[in-house]
Amino acid sequence: MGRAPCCAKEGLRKGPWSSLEDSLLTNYINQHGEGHWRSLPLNAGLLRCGKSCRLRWVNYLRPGIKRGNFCEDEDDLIVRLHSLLGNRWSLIAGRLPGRTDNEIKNYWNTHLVKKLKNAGIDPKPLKNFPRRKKTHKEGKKCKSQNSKGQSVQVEKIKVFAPKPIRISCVNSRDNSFENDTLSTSTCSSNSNFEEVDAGKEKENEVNFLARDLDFGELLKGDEFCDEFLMGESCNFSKCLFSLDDNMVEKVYQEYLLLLS
DNA sequence: AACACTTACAACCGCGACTTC
DNA sequence: GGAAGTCGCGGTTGTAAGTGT
Repeated sequence: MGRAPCCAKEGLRKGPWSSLEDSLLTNYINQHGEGHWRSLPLNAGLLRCGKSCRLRWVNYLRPGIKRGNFCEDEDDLIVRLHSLLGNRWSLIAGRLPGRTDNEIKNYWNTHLVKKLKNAGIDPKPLKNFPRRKKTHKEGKKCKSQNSKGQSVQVEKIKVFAPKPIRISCVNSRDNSFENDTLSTSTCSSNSNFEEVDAGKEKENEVNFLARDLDFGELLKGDEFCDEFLMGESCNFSKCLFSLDDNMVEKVYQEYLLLLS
C-alpha cells in the first residue's frame, strides 16, 4: 500500500522556528488542545507541515519540558534504561519527567556514549529489547491472541501506573541536582512540573493491556533484570529502594499482574 | 583575525503501527 | 478485509556555537 506524503511540500517552511511561529502554535494548542496535526498548521495559520508542528510542540514548546544539563542521576538512569531497553527513547523518556525522547537521544549520542567509552564500558544494550508491536486506545475492548494463537477479546486491565519519579538521593553526587530539581521524593521541584503533575494527577491510574507493556519482558526471569534492579553499582536502585520499598514492590506486582 | 574542526541539539525524514472508512 | 489517512518513533542531517591552531 502506498503511503501519502504527510503534507504537500510546496510552500511550506522548513528549518528553525521563529518566535512568531512558536507563539502561533502555542496559542492554538492552548485553545484547541493537541492532536489533529495534519489540519493544525492550516487552522493555526502556520506554513509548516503537521509533523513539524507536532515535533516542535512535543520537543520544545510543551509545558513542563525541562531544559538544560542532565544531572548524574539522570545519566545513571538513562544508561541503565538504555542497557535494558536499547534505543527505545520514548520509553526511556517516559521515566524521566520533563525530558523528551529527542533530547535523551541527542544526549546519549553526544555525551553518554563518549562517557561510557571513556570509562571502558560498551554502551550496547544488554539485550535486544522487543519493539512495541501494538497499542490500543484507551476505553476500547480489543482483540488479542491467546497462547494458542487464537484471537480473543481482551478486557483492558486497569492497573496502578506510578507517576514517573525523580529520585531524591541522600548521597547525590551533585548538589546542584538537589538544589535545582529536587526537594521531594516523587517529582522535580520545578514549578512547571508541579503544575503539569497536578493537572495529570488523574493519569496515575491509566489503562494498559498486558501485551502492550514493554516492561513485561523484564519479568521473564532474565538475569539482567535482577542486575538492573539490584545491582551494587546502581545508584538509581539504591535511591529507589531507600525511598520506598513498597512502591517498588507495587510496580513489580503490577508487572506480574500484566503478565499473568 | 581567520580558518578549520568539533560539538551540541533542533529539526527532518522514512517507515511501521494504528485508526477510520 | 483492505485501502487510505494519521500518528509516533528512531535514525539521520543541518547548522549555529564553541574551541583549537
